[in-house]
Amino acid sequence: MDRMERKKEEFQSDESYNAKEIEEKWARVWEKTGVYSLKSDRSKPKYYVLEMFPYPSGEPHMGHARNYTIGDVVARVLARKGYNVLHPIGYDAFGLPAENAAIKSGIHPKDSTMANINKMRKALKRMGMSYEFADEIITCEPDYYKWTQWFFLLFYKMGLAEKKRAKVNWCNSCQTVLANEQVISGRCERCDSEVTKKVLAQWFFKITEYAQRLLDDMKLLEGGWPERVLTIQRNWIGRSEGAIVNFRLLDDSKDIVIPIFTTRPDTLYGVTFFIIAPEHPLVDEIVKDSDYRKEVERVKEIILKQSDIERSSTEVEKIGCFTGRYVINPLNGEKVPVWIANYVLLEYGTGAIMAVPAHDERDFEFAQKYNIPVREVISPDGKEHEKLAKAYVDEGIMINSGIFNGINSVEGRKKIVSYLEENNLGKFTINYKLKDWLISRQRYWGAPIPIIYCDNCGTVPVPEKDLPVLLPYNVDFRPTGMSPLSYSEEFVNTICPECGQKAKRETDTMDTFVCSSWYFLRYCSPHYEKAPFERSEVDYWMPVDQYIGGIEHATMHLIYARFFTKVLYDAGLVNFKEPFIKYFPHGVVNLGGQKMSKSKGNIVNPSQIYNKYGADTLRLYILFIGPADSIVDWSDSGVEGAYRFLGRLWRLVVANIKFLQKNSIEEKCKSTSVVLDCKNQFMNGELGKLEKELYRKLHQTIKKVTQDVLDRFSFNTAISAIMELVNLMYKYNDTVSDDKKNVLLIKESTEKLLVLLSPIVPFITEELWSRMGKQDSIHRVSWPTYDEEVAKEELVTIIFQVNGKLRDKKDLPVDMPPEEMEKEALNSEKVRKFIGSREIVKKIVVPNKLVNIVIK
RNA sequence: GCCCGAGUGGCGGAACAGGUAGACGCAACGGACUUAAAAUCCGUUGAGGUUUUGACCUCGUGCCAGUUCGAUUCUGGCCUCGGGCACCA
Repeated sequence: MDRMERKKEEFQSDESYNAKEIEEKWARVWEKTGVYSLKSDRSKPKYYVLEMFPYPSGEPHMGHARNYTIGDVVARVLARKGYNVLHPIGYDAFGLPAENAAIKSGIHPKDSTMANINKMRKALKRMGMSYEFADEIITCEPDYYKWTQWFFLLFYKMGLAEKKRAKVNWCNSCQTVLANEQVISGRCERCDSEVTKKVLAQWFFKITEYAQRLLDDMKLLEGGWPERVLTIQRNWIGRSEGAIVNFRLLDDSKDIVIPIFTTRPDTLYGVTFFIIAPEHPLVDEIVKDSDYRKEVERVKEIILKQSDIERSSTEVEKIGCFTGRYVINPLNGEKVPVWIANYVLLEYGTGAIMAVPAHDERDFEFAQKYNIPVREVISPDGKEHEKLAKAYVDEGIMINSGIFNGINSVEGRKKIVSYLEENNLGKFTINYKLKDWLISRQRYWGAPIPIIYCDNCGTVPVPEKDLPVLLPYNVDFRPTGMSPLSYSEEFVNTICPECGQKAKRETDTMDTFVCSSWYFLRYCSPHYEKAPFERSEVDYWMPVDQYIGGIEHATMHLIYARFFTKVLYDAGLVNFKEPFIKYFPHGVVNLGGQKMSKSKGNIVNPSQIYNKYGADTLRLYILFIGPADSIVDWSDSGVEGAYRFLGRLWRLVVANIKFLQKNSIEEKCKSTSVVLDCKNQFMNGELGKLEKELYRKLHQTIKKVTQDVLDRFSFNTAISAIMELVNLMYKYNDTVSDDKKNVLLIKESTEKLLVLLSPIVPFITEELWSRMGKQDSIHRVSWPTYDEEVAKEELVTIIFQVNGKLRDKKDLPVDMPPEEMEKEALNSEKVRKFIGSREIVKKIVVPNKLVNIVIK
């Protein structure tokens, strides 16, 4: 063949890998044949694979691509392994970005959201994601948020939803309140601007009532959830054990008791002063008619001017002042001066503390500044120390503690609590840092809270039959700090369902995290009209077997969804306590060491990659880039590498197809009498050295890929194993001439290679599969199995060490008896050289691994 | 400050029960093909040294110790980075 002809052939379209063409083609075919769905039938075991659903912001970003590719591969492999797989998709469609964009652009949030959902869906299909597209859910549709509202009413009935006045987080940029979970180190989770405090009446879900169960049920998640995520949640819930101790105010006329919370009741004898939070309601009472009033008010004013962030920072100087009053230490009857100070917060514990400067760093610092006495009551060695240079916060032996002297502080803690309880002076208490979940939002684009306020009847829940409370379309939703719905006459004005009089609707909408706290249940019966979900479907599919999504939701969505599930369990609506059995947090994709962000202009969109190289390259690269749970940096040359591999795969398979066409198995079969099967050939020793190596590699690869994907979520190593197989197949093709090639081996290895790759790169494998003459989709072929006998090496490289250092190695039969291994090692010239004339002290033989000769 | 997690070539990473450190890929270099380039294929690639050119030796997984015949892996201490909590009593 001359050069021109060869060139011509290379340029023929069916010869070279054209990602765009084949991907568009197969997307069309799959749409028609329903290959996207992984549901099969209920005779098979079920498996529910779920990725956190997206907020429809337009086209998916790289984080989405990573999240969904991981989920897609897992879901596809499980389906091929014979599971009935639920792998749904939907859109978390309420939320601020659409509303903010609307304020700028004038496009209604509903319209932009729906347009974005269409973009998103198109992109997901373009990337080859195997979702139940017919069962999508969209949280901003009335047939979904009707049930979000239904759940609100359920919580209300159960006494778990309440409106209360509280000091709440206020984001001035978003013009709404925020839940505690949505404030990240003093800043708004969404817009990053500083969060201030306001006292407002707001709706809360009482998640605090579930604090202990959220902790206890973590034992159901151990093994399925990464420990670090559970640790984050534990920290967030912030359980601490201690005691409430009642201090009586020294007062002739009134009997005022101020309780405090402490985790160190064993230090009660060390109390030398007492602090109440400056905004504590008792402060005014205490200083009334007192000479100290003016000074206390002055200091209080200074403290209240400090922002919450300032005040809760350890950097800020501690300030406070004496109130002129005293409390009585219930244990020893001592008179203790009462102070106010900026480091005592009203929100935590009881808003007042007993101060023990000898054993608390903060109290120590304060005492030093204001010359308050320090009394040591816990000593590391049981002796009293002249002057403490700093607070001793560890355990020790109790001193200066009356009848408790000489007792270990851990023991003393229990004894003092018992004493307090017996004498009605206090009690054992558990405190949590977790706060109730604030779900009201003063914004338009959310599910309206289904509550009516009536002058006669008070707060009245909207009757179930009147749901959904529809979100009106025509509303002026410019943020004013008031809910936009309050300006909508048609929305606000209603009739009280109880007395029929004119009444007004609640105008706040719900936090979108409420919508996402139950969506995984809706997926089980997305079109059900009688209830949020059909019980039998939820019983069948739930809980989610594998959940995948970003760890940034550890203290938000993931804790809310767990809470919701427990409430539904208590209501008898579900029979499981935890929604997600296993959770895998994928890492983020950075660019240039920084988070991709529009403002920084360092963004690579999935569409750029699939438009240039194809979706298969995108998927392959995003899995190969590094361990799925680690933060990775985007690399353009890495993408090139992935693309190159697909080209290499393409050429290999196309060449093998050609070869197989020329050398049909039927032809070969005529020449032998035995049934031809590669495994038989292998077992019968009919394969040549390289053939045997290739066949073994094939089985080893099946084993490794299966385990890496399903047991370890280790996609990068699974792919590298497949690359090794491809390299070996190339080597075989290059080394062995066509007339000597094993037809069966080529056929089997090519087919299985494609099947192994098909969940990762669904398009190219489908195309090559069809080119092999297959009628059915590769995505319906069952997952290959491996044979341990074949996968097992017959030779292993045994390491010969002298004094732990590698000196020689030799390929020896697997499972060689230790004595023989030892003999082999001692026969090695190199080993003998290193031993020389020295005495052998010890010989260590590890079967199938090594021999180590220890010499003096 | 407290609690987690991680530190391995020029780079991303592998080594999944304490046993060959650097799989696979990127980048770089050399070669083949080509008039040339691209693409492709093959090879080399941790550092240092010895060298009869076949190979051989020493060091090397953040740092310092320890346990062990043997440590990237286990233990203790330290350093750096990332994350969580944080005047939380």
